[in-house]
Order: sequence, then structure tokens, then C-alpha cells
Amino acid sequence: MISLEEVAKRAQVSAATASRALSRPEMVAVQTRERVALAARELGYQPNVLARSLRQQGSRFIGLIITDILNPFHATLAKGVQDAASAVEYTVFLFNSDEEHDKERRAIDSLRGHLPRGLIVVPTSRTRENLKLVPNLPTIELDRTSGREDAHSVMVDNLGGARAAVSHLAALGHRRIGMVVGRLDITTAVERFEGYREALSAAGIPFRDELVLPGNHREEDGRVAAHALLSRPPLERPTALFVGNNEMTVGAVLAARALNLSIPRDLSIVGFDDSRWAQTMQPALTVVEQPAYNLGHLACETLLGLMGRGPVTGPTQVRLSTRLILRDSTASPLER
Amino acid sequence: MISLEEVAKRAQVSAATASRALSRPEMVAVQTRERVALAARELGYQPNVLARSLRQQGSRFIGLIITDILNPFHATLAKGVQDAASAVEYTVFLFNSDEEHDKERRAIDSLRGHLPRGLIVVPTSRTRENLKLVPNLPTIELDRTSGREDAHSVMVDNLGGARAAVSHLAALGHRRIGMVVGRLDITTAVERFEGYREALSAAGIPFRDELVLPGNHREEDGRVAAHALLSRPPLERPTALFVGNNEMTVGAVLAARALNLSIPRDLSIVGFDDSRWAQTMQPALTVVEQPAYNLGHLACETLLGLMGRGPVTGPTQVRLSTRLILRDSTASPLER
DNA sequence: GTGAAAGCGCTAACAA
DNA sequence: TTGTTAGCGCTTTCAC
Repeated sequence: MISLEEVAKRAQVSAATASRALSRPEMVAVQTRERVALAARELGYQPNVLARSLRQQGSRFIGLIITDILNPFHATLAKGVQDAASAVEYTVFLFNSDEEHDKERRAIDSLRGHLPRGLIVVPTSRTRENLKLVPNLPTIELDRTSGREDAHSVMVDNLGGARAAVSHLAALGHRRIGMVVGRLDITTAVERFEGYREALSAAGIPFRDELVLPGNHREEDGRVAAHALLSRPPLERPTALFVGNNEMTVGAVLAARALNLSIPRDLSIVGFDDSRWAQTMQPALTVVEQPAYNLGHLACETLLGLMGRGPVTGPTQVRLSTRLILRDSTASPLER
Repeated sequence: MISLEEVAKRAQVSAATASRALSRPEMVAVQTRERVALAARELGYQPNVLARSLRQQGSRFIGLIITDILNPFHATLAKGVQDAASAVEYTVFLFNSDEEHDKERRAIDSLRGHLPRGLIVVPTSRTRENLKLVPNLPTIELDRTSGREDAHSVMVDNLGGARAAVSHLAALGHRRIGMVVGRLDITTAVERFEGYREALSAAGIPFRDELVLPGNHREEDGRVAAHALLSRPPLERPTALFVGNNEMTVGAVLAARALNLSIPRDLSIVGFDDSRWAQTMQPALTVVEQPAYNLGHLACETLLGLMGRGPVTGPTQVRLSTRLILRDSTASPLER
């Protein structure tokens, strides 16, 4: 690696001047500046970020902790964050928590040593605790919230999205609408569940506990839960299902297939979060679409703003709206 | 941030001893070691990675450049790399090149300043050139190769995979087998194309240029190419299609649907790379499966090995095998 | 087995 | 406008 010293020597200036010429050109005479720039180019100089960050007591990194890079929703969040960060020459440290608070803690811990300027985290059930490791780090909670007071967050309108989905089913005439809900220690699941209940209530349909089953957000959980709901006796089985996340929706569809229930004739399904899979499966799925990329992008921009301002202002809490996309997986129930 | 100095003070030793106690415990008396460990724990000490890396002239990072985090294949590669790296407490810097050599160059450039110990890259068409920026960095080329001599690489057996796919189609009785091939400046595409030709030749089927169309690896490219091939007059239209990557396979299926061709009755399809989509679409797709996670994991392990050994040994070139998974998208052609 | 001292490459305060 | 100097936090000689 070429050091600044070498550049300085070649440009016949001191290291300090070379540093200024590259980082704060306005402080240096034009010709000196150009001599340094030339020398740097000729030598292929690349600043040593480590030394710079050490000296400045702060880097140009931000940390990003998502729960699962293999989930397209989270991958899209990550892409949004990265694009926003690289637009201002920040580098993103990406970690997966795999929904395990222990991995999350390790991620935060190792992040600490890199002196990041900020953190974006998709919280798990114990993020609240883990974030105590970095009390003064500007932090944005993304997609979910950890329940910390004063937390900054960027999320979608889960309540409204769920309400729209279930209202749509009710409007089609469904009365037995089941839900596969997520883990209730995750705020998105709670909010979507709440939206489900509100929509039922608005439609004058009594809430029935036995039509709701939880799952741990993975495909297999969705399959198992949906299978159980759909195996109920014909007159008690839900004619429509609202599923709380993308992965579980896949499972629910597979369960319906396994039980030879035709969608949407025997069963209407609405999923939360769009995906290519939802678009191209047959019949194409009606879903609540989330602006995943924008969510990530905005989280990063919010964080950058926060880092600029310092911690004086109150919490920023952003909600992006969702959109119900009607496709072919919902229809009126068969007459009985 | 708590510094080592503070830990040392609390443990009543010098900073040097504290450093040794934590990093090379065997050099320090047992009781001292424990005193330091205790102090570190009590203070919540976390080493400043920047200072350490600066001093040691080398970090515990490796760089990873993939082309597209939104492609599940690449996301899976990344996960494999990360898991292998974190097992030995290395941190992965993840960049997306988006298949643009310019972004790749910028990624490599900014990586340089972090003094990474190694690099894993999924090459684009000009990686050869870009890698000159980091001449002495241990580097593994993943999934594809840049064409550099002596490059270390971890790839799959594209040739064999393609051959198996096309031989399968030939064995079913297909004679007009089309291919949607990738960009021929990408080695995976070249190798899969070669496998296609070899299999045709082995089956005694003449190669016909007009049955092959290239695409730029995205869904839309696959759709357009497949649409063109399938729009040929009935007696010249391929009865089977081999598609060179996962995304384009989606497009090919959509094209078949748009043309009202039933799979596998009117058209057999084999894709390269398995995916949930391929598994759950109807009919489920016959595909050449690639061990994506293992590929990433192995690339990282190979890199770590390389970093240990130094550059003395010759190039490591690994090929993992692929597997043809027979599902429901292939059948014998209709009699004519 | 431990401590003192030097230095990784950079930038910021101070001086000229 | 530029140079000198010090120091970020750590590890590693080199003494003892």
C-alpha cells in the first residue's frame, strides 16, 4: 500500500499538506493541490481507512443487521440500504442475525470495534437488551420495533395493510376468515394481527380464536399452521386465509394443494409481502405489497440525517404505506 | 469506547501485558491473565479493530463481491461465505457489482483501504483488469472465472450439468432442443453452452444455430429469447428448452404461458439452478441443481487456506458437481 | 513474565 | 498557505 507520506514526498510537500490537499482542498493553494493530486494518481494512492478512522475516532461505516439474507424481502431491504449508503460513500457492514438474539449480540459486539457511525437493525425479540451495548450509536430500527422508547424507526403500515387484506375478503362474502400469524413477540406480527381483528370487527364478523394459528415465519411453519386450519370439518374450515408473511404464504399454498383445495374456488388466500413467486405462481396471489427497497433506502437516509443532527431531536418514526394488489387467489366463497 | 489502557489500569498491569493477556494468553502468568480478563469483562472492553489492524498491517476482513444480492443464488453464496468466515471470526465486507465492471472497480478500490486479508469475487467481464488494483491480495474467483492465469477458483461443473440436462431431453426423444444461453463473455454461460453442444453431438443431433438465443441473465431476457424461439413455425419450433440460469428460466416459463404452450405436453423445460420457485411452480421444474451454499462456504475456506499458506503454491481450482433433479417439466415430445 | 518505548498512517492543533 | 508535532489504540520489539 502506498502511504500518504510517499505521495507527499513525490509532490514535495509535507504529509499534512498532502492530507489537506486530498481531504479539504479548499485549504490548500491550487497548484499545490494539483501537484498532490497528480502524485496520488501516479502512485495509485488509496487512503488507509483504518488510520483515518482511528485518528478521527469514527469511520464511514454503518452497520446493518438483518435477520435473513435468504429472504428476498430482507435482501431487498439490504440493497436499499447499501445503495443509499454508497451514494454518500459510506460502506455497509452487513450481518445476519438469523433471528437469534445471540448472533445479534455478537454482531453488535464486533461492530463496536469498528467504530461505526450508525446502525440499522431489524430487531429480534431481544434487541432492546443488545442495543445497550452501543448506547450512543445513532440507530434506526427497520421493519419492526424493539419497543425501546424514543427509538427511531422506519416501518410499513402493517395495521392498514392487514385491514385492507381482510376487508377485501370480507367484502367478497367470506365469513370464516382464518389467519396464520407470526410470532407475537415481533411487532409486525402483532400489528398485522390487530389489523385482522379490526377488519373482522368492522365487517361485523365475530373474532374466533380457533381460526388463528401462529408460525415462526418460515415456510414450514406456514404449511403446518395452514394445514391444521384447513383440516377442520368442512363447515368450520375457513374459506379464506390471511397469511402474515411471505415465507409462510408459500407454505399455506402448499398445504392447500396437499389437501386438494383449489384456489380460489375452495379457498381464498391473501399474503403479506409481494414476491416474484407470488406473481408467477398459478393462480397469481393477491398480496399486500410492501415497498421493501424504499424502506431500506429511507432507513439509511434517516440514519444519515440523524448522524448529522446529533441526538438532540425527538424520535423519527416513519411509516410507509402498503398496497393491496388484487390478483387471482381471492374470490367469493362457494354457496352453501 | 473503553480502551485497553483502562483495562490495564484496572488490572494493575501495563498496556502491553493487558494486550498479551487477551491476545496471546500463553505469554502471561495465569493469575495476571485472569485479572486482566476480569477487568475487561467488568468494563465491557471491546478491542478497537482499527487500531489493531493498523498496527498489524492487516485486518480480519475479507471482501466479497457478488453481482446481485437480489438473486437468490448469489444471496446463498454470500450466506455460505459469511458463515465460513464468521466461524473463524472474520468479518465479510459485502459489495454488489450489479454486473457492472465500474462498480466492481469502485468496490475493489474502497476495499483496498481497509487492508483486507483476502477477496472473493464473482467475476464480471472485466474483473481481470480490476484485480490488478490488488496484485498481492489472495483472491478466489467464485462461480465464474475471469480468465486470469493462475487464478484460484471455486466453481461448479457447468459442462457436466448442462450435458446431463440436454442428454435427458435427448433421451426423452426430443430432437429440436433449444437453448437460452447467457452472455458469452461469462464463463458459466460458455461452459453450459459447450455442455449443450456436447450432449447434442453425443445423441447424434446436429447443432442448429437458430435454436440458440442469448440473454443477459435476467428474467426479461429469458422471456424475450424464449418467446422468439417458441414463435417459430410449428415444425421448426423447439420441443424442449434448456435455459442457462435461474432468472431466465422464469422468463422462459412465462413466455411459454403467454404462447399457450402447455408444459410439459407442448414444451419440455430444464433450468440451471434450483430455487423455491422452481420447486413450487406448477408443473415443478426439472433443473440442474447447484450447491450454492457449499460453493460459497468452500470458497471462503479455500481463501482462508490460501491466506495461511502464502502465494507459493499453484492455483487451487475446485469444481463441485451439479445434479439433475427430475420433476414434472420434461416429458417425451408429442408424436408428429 | 512484565514494562517501556516505538510506530502503524493519518489528521488536527498550533506555529510560522 | 504550509510545516511541525502529537496522538488515536493497539501490538511488538527490546530490555530487564
